[in-house]
Amino acid sequence: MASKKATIHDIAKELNITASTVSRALNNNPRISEATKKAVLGMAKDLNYQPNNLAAALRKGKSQLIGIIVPTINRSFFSSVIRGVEEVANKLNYRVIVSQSNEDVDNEIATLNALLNARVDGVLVSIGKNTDRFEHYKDLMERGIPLVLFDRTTNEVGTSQVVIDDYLGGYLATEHLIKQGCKKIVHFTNLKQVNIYKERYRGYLEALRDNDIPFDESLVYQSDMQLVDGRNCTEQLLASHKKFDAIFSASDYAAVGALQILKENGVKVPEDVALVGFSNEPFTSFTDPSLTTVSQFPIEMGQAAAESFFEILEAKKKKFIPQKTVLQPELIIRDSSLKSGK
Amino acid sequence: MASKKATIHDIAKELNITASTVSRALNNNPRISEATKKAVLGMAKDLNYQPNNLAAALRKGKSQLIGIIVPTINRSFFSSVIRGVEEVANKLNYRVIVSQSNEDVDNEIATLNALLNARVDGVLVSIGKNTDRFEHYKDLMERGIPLVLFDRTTNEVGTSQVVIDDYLGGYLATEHLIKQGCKKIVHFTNLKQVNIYKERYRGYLEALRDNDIPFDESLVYQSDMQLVDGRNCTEQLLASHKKFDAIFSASDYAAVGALQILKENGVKVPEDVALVGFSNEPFTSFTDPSLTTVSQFPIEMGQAAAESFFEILEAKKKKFIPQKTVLQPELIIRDSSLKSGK
DNA sequence: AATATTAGTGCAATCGATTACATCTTTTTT
DNA sequence: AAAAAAGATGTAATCGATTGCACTAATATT
Repeated sequence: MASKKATIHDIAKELNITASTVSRALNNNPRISEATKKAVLGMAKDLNYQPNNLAAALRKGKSQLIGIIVPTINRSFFSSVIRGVEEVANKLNYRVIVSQSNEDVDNEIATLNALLNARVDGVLVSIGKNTDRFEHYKDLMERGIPLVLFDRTTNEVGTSQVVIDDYLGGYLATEHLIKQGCKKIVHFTNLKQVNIYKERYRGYLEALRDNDIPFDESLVYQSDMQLVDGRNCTEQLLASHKKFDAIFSASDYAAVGALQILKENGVKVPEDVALVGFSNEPFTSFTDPSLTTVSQFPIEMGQAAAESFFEILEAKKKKFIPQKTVLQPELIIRDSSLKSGK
Repeated sequence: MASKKATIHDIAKELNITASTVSRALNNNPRISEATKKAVLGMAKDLNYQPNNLAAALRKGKSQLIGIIVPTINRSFFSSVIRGVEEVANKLNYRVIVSQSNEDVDNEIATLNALLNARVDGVLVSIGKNTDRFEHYKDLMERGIPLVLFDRTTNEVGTSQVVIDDYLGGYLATEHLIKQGCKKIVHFTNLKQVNIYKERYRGYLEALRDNDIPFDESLVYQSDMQLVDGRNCTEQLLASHKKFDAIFSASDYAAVGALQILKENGVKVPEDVALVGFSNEPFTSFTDPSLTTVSQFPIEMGQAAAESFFEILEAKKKKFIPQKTVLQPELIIRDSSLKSGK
């Protein structure tokens, strides 16, 4: 039974036809008679034929593979995006190769090259936090390899992007806090290359302005936005003895860090300090109090990114104008910010 | 600049040598002179040569790709396993293709075939919860394609497996509850094909026996073990008016569901009912109270699975005896089970 | 009935890298 | 100095599927 893998040549030999006819039959080419197609399909099944995509890919110059680069895969947001990409890609008979950059530029470049050597038909990337060089992406563009940036994007590379309206997210979060009566709203952010935090910050500023709340720069804390950073910033904040009645953290992780320190210091959330995070990480509904946050619809983002990718792929021959897809975020109001509700 | 991609033939032409020499030089073949190697490497860089792995894969019959099938990628446990696999695989110059079965057998088979068509060199799989057919995996074995099962495994297929000692995990969790003084310990489980829950259940039973606590079958609840199932089971449990002082849920999700219902009904955790979950999902440290659970070391599991895979690959020529790697779980004690501590 | 179409297949080159075998130099051995 | 060995490179087939072009036979057109 376990003879070597069958090829189209084996099928051809059995049926006394040529491999080209078999190939056409398998691809449902209209120039092949129904009878032959039936025979080929039957024999393919009999011989347990499995097409060798490598060979086809080599010949056609298309591997049916998409590369994805994310900073880390085991973060709910990113793995959900990947899930979304996969759903769309698989339907179109594409497979997804996943790679992690670990927030390191050199790693990002190395991993990108590895994907290219594997001959992926294109790449979807969420840029590392510390990435400050973009030549490798510009190269891609020049070589005509489809590239879509999502979430952590940059405008330095003229390609399609999929983001949520981070500005709006920041605005909604801040506005919500203001409506809860907060006036001294601390903001945790990270104003590096990547756009997302800048945008959330912009939303924060705008909401303050629209509501005539004076902006106090000393209430803005910059960090790496991990849980530990949230802890550190909050400790500094408390130590500074500044007055504040809310924290809008542009990351859920930092928000949880803040929550921990606040609780440890007997500061009541939301009574003393209202708290809002960003991303709707799964754990945010399980904290005590549950964390108000902004949903980024990661699965939808993945789907949109994949669709964007296939648009580039299809438009390939003609000139293609990069699209920027902006998804609407949604404020998820939970207990950590509800001063009035309780 | 953006001429067509350079091949070894282009390099050969430039240097007035043949492609075979270039190929050997690039592969650091000892039969090629140092001078030629240097020249080839230099020209490769000049021409911005990127090897076409597809062509090499076709010729060598090895794609340097590993397929992974998980029920769903956006679950911390699975994405962390994938992370572990990737770390090991990338070091050995392999790439990882990720696919999801969505807990559906047919999907699992389809996705497996897709991976095989992409000519992966082997497959790592965590079996879907409802999978009750294993022919597709047996086929793989017969065809000599390396297969490693992890976490959700079965003994029906004679291949290498990587699991944690679920029995021990179940035992540790139950024993811990007993030490906290609990005597009527409810167990949430799912006794289907897949081994893991059976093993945890066995640990539960054994711990009871070793501590002379009578086993009460009516305290065992079976479900799909999602959050909602945990809620349902707990509601039933409360409605039944059975006496119980602890719940050991073989899933963190169901445990959180239980926690929610208990709190909603004014049952205090851990005072009235101690609670232990399983998996150490990230959210377990953020619940109120924080959830005692069992860590499965998913990244380590991924690394072990990858190593197991490469062992099979290397031993390919000789006969290979499937290995079962058993990782030790660790009980993470948090507040939800600490009656004494507080 | 002669010519033009159309349907259905075959031929052979091709994608890019690898590799068994052959060939040609040099160098070493005796 | 002739024979043997080692060193360096070339030749050509190969992996499996695809596809432009050619070809035959059957059908349609005038």
